[in-house]
Amino acid sequence: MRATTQRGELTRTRLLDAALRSFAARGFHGTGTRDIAEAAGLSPAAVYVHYRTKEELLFALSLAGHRAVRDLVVAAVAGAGSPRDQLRDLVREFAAWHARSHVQARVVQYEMAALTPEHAAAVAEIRREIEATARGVVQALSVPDPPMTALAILSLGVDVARWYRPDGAWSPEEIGERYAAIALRMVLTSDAIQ
Amino acid sequence: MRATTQRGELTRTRLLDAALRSFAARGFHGTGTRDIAEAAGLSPAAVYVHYRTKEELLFALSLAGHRAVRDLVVAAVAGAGSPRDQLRDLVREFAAWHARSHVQARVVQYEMAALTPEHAAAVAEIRREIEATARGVVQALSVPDPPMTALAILSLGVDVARWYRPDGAWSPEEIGERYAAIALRMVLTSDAIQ
DNA sequence: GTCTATAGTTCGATAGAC
DNA sequence: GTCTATCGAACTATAGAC
Repeated sequence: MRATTQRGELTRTRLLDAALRSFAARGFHGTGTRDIAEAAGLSPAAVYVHYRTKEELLFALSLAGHRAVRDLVVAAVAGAGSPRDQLRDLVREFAAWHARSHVQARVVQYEMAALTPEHAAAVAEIRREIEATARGVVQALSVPDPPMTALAILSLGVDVARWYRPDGAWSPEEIGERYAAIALRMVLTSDAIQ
Repeated sequence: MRATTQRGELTRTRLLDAALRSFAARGFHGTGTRDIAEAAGLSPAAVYVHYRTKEELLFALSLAGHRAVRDLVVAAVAGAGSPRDQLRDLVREFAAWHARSHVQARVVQYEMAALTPEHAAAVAEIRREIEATARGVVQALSVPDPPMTALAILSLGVDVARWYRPDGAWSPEEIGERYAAIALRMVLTSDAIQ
């Protein structure tokens, strides 16, 4: 790898980081290309050497974020034995990620509408993988309404991205642990309840 | 009430409705004042006879929406007897509202960052009332971590505004019923579980 | 690959006629 | 209270020098 390539990659990384923080703080439409360029320490024009449009920056961030969540969820389920353990680990990792990576998570969960139809379709495909994985785990447990229960369990984690603050009372790991316990209660079968 | 006042109010209502749908679909920053004017059947200039800024339109919508949710939540708790019944009715009404009024709910839950600091503070006050009401109900039940459980229970309802589609499999009322049942499981005390 | 400068468009909001 | 016309600023993206 040549030095120029390394420098180019570093600039791209700085741009992605600047765009991520801007989009998370003010939304895609609330962010100007000047904001991104300034946060990356570049002129407005230099942005377009690395990305053809502002939306392409959003797509790169959204795609990488969705893949990270998908990989996390798939690994959690693959690494656990019983469906109960799979659910516990899935919720723990999913919720903790939305806290730990709340800046990334806000872009992933709340800026999809700003993508072009083609790019939106690409991330929607990954979202279906995540949802299918969650549904598969819930379906292996005997709950009354698996699809809605799976949806509710993912909702818990997704909404962490909205309310989480780094200076709050709970660490990402604590949130993961507590949410895993809450999710396990949600799937208790009625014959386990007196 | 004079006829001119009635006409003026009707125009204001049309403007609010147009702004609500626009903000919900494309976000505050993704919506132009021309979009709102066109949807209301007015010229761009006519908007400013009724509202001084675009943000004032958002504030009117956010304030009315937050008050509606607050009233709904307070009424649900006041109308039920035991803490369990209070929780059931609160979750049922809260979740069903976020489905039935999903257009309003998206503006309420996801456009707060576009408000001026003063206006954001005004709606934050109402949000604290909602959260305090939920915490009060959960605290009357013996759960390990009332604050986080209350937060998780509200999260379920809030996230409905993100995923709900009118052509989906469940009606708002079905979502309310099922989510109430899920929330009741979340607050089961361990001595009720074998 | 970065810069300055700017094209071309759209933005929020206003002026002034009716 | 609504309109047409428009101001001045901000926007995304590009041109061209280095």
